[in-house]
Amino acid sequence: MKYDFTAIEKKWQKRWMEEKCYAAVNGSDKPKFYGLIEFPYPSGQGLHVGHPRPYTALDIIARKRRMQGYNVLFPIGYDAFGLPTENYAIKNHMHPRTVTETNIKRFTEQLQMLGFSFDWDRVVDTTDPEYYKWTQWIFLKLFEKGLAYKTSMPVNWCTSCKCVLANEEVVNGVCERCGSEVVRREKSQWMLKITEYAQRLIDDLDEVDFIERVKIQQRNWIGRSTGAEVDFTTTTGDVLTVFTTRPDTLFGATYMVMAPEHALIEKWADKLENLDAVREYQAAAARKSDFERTELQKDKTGVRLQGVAAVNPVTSTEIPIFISDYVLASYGTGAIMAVPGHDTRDWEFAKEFGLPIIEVVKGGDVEKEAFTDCATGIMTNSGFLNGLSVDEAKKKITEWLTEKKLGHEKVNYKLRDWVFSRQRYWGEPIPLVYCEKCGWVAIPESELPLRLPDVESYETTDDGESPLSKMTDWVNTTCPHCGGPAKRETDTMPQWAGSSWYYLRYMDPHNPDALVGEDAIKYWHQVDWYNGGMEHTTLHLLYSRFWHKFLYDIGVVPTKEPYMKRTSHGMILGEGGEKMSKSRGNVVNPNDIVDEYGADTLRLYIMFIGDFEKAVPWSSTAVKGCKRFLDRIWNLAENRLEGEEYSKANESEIHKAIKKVGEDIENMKFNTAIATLMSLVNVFYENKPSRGDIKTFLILLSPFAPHIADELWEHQGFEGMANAQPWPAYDESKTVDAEKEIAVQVGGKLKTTVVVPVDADDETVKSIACADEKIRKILTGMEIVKTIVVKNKLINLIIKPKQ
RNA sequence: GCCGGUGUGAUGGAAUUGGUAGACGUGCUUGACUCAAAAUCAAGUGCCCUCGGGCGUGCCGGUUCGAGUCCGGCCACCGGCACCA
Repeated sequence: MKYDFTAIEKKWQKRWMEEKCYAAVNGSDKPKFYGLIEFPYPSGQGLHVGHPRPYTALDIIARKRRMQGYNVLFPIGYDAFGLPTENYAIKNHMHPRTVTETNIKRFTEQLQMLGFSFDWDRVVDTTDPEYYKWTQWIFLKLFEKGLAYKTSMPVNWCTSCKCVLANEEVVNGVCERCGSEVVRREKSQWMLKITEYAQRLIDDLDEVDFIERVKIQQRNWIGRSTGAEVDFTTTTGDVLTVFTTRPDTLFGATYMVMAPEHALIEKWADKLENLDAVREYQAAAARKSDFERTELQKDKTGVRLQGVAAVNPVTSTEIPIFISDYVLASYGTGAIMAVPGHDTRDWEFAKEFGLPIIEVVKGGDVEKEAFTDCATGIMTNSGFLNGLSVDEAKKKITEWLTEKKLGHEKVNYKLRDWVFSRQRYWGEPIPLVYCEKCGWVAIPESELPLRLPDVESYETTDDGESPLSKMTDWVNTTCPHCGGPAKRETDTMPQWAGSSWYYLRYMDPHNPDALVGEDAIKYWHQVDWYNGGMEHTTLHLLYSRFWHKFLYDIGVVPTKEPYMKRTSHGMILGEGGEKMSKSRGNVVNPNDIVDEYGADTLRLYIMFIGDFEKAVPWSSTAVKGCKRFLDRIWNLAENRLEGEEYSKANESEIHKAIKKVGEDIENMKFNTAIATLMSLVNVFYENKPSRGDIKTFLILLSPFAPHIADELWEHQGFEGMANAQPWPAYDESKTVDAEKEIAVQVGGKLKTTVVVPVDADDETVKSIACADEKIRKILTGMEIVKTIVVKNKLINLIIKPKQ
């Protein structure tokens, strides 16, 4: 009989679905395992081969856990709000809801075709009002606790999407999504105070098992630095506060720089002798897009504030103040003390403007370049700090500043608050109203979900307001607080909102009374293993950790962290090693592979293709190898075999394989796990397997290629299904052979190999090695000075000529 | 510039963490089957060789009985951050 993968795969997918083989049970007595993959954005292009890589990986792990006796939650859903859907809907005059439904249907078919063991009764869709009801609920709680606030600020404005972007969404000064120019624009926005959680987001990384590069990237993004705030008095009598990580260099501060947007400049306007030049510089800086700002990094520009100066608190010297756009308004205090001797940027600026450079840390040549090494330098020209190391000086000066009330220790973060409004239609409505009398007021919880109204046009208005703003009968409402006239917020939430808590909804997806029921959260706690892309490390992963911590604070969840373990997969590249993209025309559609070879082959190949963590190019010829492997299995097991025990000839190889495949799955070394299975099949071609051999083999194969495993299981007449069998145990003693082939080296160079009994003692190994003819020849006229034996591996003989 | 990572046959990649480099797959060569091709099965496949061996994991050096693996110094490529004081 032919291996008719199309029929077989359909048959088993249907049976798994009917018999609910992969349903998770809330409150089961079994130990629980919650495995999670990042739910997809159901785009119009459908699935491409990149999607199933992480899905298959966690599917293998979930299947193995079930076989190990766990109650497994392995869910799937759709992160369906977002711009591409909305843009497509506008272009084709459709409702985004319709587009979303079509796309979800297509994605579902494609996912089911690949045989993933998702629990299809727990599907969530972020655009479902029953879902976003709880997204809105969380927002109201954030608002209630003062963590959501509205502020007017310069924001990143995408000129093409006509939309505000979070800092995380701006890449190299252009829009992450469409690549268009991003400019600064003053807008009133809802913000979430993620910065209030900055320290906890760093500290709690120590409690979770995330791969190191994820932890490092998150720490870098949050960007904690310790230093001091120092107050400088100015000739106007104002205090100009700066943040510095190098308070030790205070004696070397020869000028100051403020961001062009700094508030004190307005206050000083009538004192500035060169106000026109200052205004002109401010205007030029404001006009620059982020892109231009980064482009013009090299040349330092600025304007000196004539008529105002500052006083260095330790030297009492009067020093000039400049404005320059190399100082950012958004970090620290928006002003710095400039120490050109020991900061590269200050040094460049000082050279440009002919400002004095004083050496306060010995060890470099400050005339040639700034000396920034903190480890070796010794303080000089610094009064009471002279002779101290940089670290000692930092400590001493900070104490001194604190005592004199001129400053204090200070920690700063690069992380900024999360811009949470979008002027678009296809997102969760923000459930607030604005009342002239009461200000911003939350709508009552009983009115949730606040549904998206149908509008005629989804396009952003020309002044950058949300399409919802045109819906006057929706916008005009009454204030829940005073009953007077009020207007609804017309901005919607960003795409990241729905994905910030979806893992909780999976635990209890149909609960109408809570985002997750108490029993459900008590049982599932948190995600045990979460796999996702590195591109989400500073966006989704950080945002959802923040929301989870907030939910922990208000008593909704019992754990501080949402995810115990985080791993990451590499991308699948096009055949030429380039990123797969529609424009390059190198996108591989999984449907084509499934049609030609079947889902089991695709699953195997995607896992066999290379190191799971690294990017790998697709190969359309190498897929065949995995199909051949399945064909060879089919040939072996199609007909009923004999013998329930392991066959003598294969027993040891089977025990080794059970061990290796099990360990490899845990370490996500799927490629070598599959190689082990392939080797075992090669062994079966040498020594015909018994029915018992095949039984274990099919169980091991089942997580990787579940359809063919269940089919052949049935052919052999075994009870039940392969996917529901207990994971086989191995006998350690049977994974070692009675004899070992070991290397024989002379002087560290491999000369030959000999076979010795396993665990043979050094003397035995030596005598066997020396008895080898080749070695005997080499040893003629030589004496052995030293012998190194590594058990079961090698023997190394160090020799010299006989005297 | 800073922070991560990678570099192994024609090719995708293995190598129990210092112990026989190249598992497994693709490709290629040869043979069997076939009228023939495909498919399948079997054998071979790092490079050089005077058949004793010699050389090989980006480059140069070091530690070691022994280095793809550890240390020092370079080079190339990929990812992230980027005037963060």
